[in-house]
Amino acid sequence: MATKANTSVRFRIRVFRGKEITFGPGKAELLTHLARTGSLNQAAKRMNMSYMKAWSMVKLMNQSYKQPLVKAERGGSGGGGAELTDFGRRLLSLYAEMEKESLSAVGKPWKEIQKMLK
Amino acid sequence: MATKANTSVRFRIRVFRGKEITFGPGKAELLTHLARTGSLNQAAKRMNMSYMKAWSMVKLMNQSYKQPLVKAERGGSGGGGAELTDFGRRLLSLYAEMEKESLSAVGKPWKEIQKMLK
DNA sequence: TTCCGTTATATTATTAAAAATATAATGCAT
DNA sequence: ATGCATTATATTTTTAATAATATAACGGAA
Repeated sequence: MATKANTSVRFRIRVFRGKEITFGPGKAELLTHLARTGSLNQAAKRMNMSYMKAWSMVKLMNQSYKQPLVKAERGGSGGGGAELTDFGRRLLSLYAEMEKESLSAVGKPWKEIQKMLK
Repeated sequence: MATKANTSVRFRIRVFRGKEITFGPGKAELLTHLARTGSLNQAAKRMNMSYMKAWSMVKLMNQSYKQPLVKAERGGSGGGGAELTDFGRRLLSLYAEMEKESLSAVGKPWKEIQKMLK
C-alpha cells in the first residue's frame, strides 16, 4: 500500500486584496471554462454554478486588477459572449503555476502525514 | 513600493480522509493553543471558538489517525484538562512544515500577480 | 457532601452563504 | 416586429454552517 486511496491534501490558494478574494480555485475554474466556451453562461453551467454568481465573480475580478480579465459583449447574432483577455490568460497561468509549485513543495511532509492517517 | 500593503496570498492546506477534513488551519491553531493552556476550554476561548466546536474537532482528529492527538481527562483538582500527545505534536509540526514550504515555493509567480493587482 | 472547572453531548437558534427567481437590456437575424 | 441567447442586475428563498443554550458526568478539594 504505497498511497491510501481515500486520503488527500488539498490546497486552496487565494489572492486577497483587503478582505476580498480576487482569485482562487473557483475563479480559476470559471475562467478555464470561459476560455473554452466563449460564454459566461455556458461556463457557469459546466461547473453547476448559477449565472449570477459567475457574473459577480467576473465583476469583482475585473475591478480588482489593473486590467480586466474578461471582456463581455451582449446582444448580436449569438446573443453575445465573453472571452478572456491576454491579461486574464496570464493571471490564470500564474495561478496554475502557484498551485503546481506548492503542491510539489509539500511532498515530503505530506507523505509522513499520510502514514499517520488511519 | 515593493509590496502592496493590502494584498496577500493565503493558503488553506487541508488533509482529507474521504469527505472529512482531518487537519487544517483551524485545527492547527486549536492544537497550538491547547499545547499552551492545557485546557480545551481555554484553548477554544483564546480563538473565540465555542467549546463544542473545539471538542468536535478533537473528536474527529482523534478518530482519524492511528493514534490520538489529544489526551483529555475530566474531573480532578483543576476540573480536568487536555494535552497534546507526542503523536499530536509531530502532526502539528509536519503541518507547519507544509505551510512554510508551500509559501516559499510560490514566491515568483506571486510577485508577478501582485504587480497585476490594483 | 457540596462546590469547582472541566470534559462530554444533544438540541435549538441564529447567521451567513448560496441558490433560485425575476426582469431588463442588447443587437443581430429572420 | 419578433425571437433568440446572451449579459446585467435586484430581490427573494433556501440551505448549510456556525453559535448559543442546556445539561450531564467526573473527581478532587474544602
